[in-house]
Amino acid sequence: MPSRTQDDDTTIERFHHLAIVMLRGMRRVDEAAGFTGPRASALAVLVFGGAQSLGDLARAEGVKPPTMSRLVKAMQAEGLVESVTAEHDQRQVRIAASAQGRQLLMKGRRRRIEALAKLLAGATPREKAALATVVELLERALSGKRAPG
Amino acid sequence: MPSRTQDDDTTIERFHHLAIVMLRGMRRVDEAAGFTGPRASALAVLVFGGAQSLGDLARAEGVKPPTMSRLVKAMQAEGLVESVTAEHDQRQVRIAASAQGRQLLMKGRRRRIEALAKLLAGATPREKAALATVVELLERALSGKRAPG
DNA sequence: CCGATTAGTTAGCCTAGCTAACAGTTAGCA
DNA sequence: TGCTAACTGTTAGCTAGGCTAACTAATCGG
Repeated sequence: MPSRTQDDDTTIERFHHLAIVMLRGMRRVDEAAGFTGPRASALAVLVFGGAQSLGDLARAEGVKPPTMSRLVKAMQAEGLVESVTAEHDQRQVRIAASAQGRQLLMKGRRRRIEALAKLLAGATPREKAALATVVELLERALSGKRAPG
Repeated sequence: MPSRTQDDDTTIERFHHLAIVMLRGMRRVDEAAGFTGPRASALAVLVFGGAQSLGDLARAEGVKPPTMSRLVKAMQAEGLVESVTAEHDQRQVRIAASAQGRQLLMKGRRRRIEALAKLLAGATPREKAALATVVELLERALSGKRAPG
């Protein structure tokens, strides 16, 4: 990293802390909407990314298979996802969002967006643009390289 | 919210998802450095904000007193913080970072910054500026209003 | 056809949230 | 003065989500 300044470091550290605080708040919103963050997140992958195997889903979310296995099991018990063994490989479990799951995701999404939008209500157009830029930066950075560590 | 566009909503939702994924990665870094995210975060408050009561610390971190009580207890067992009852009010517990705690925090901080900086290595100057802007925006938004929900 | 690899699950552990119920301390007021 | 109310933390007990280790079942390659 050739040109990293002290300011960059400070920003990074503050960003990390802010992410923690923000997500703690979001967790409450998610729970009020009917489910938890990781489930919402996994469900979103299924809704927007289509049905996929448990392992792929785990990788997409950056967790280990046992963790995803439990998340899926819980969501399945609530009727949010459906899972069938893949026909071409009987080991794999193909997981898909159910209609109910889709519906709940959208509802939670609305609530989460409302909460975050309320939080960011005072943002100027310049700040909004900055947020969009950061989102693109992070997406680029996080795609592929699952864990930064 | 007068002028919120569809794009804003999409950005917000993506930002939420990215925050989750990023923090999962950071958690691994923190653990490798010797402690967990919430502990690092609370310790940072103590190091940079000075000694304070458990309740204040809990409020600063946006968690309930029992949660902070346990975090403090764990850090105390590891020698990272010291706690004494306040002289002016025997109910209160005054918590301060120990020298060892300060040291570990700085070490973890360095590692976390390294990891995030590596993740953001491809950022352009414009993107770095955007990140700084977003950090300021979030700090402004999150200060005071503990939980957005 | 049998061993090695791969996909998921189960068991068991940890951290971190929460609420409810409790103990101790302070403050206020009759 | 003394009693009650309010406040500060802690303990107990629950849930969720993360992990590793160890297992089962299926596929693949010699």
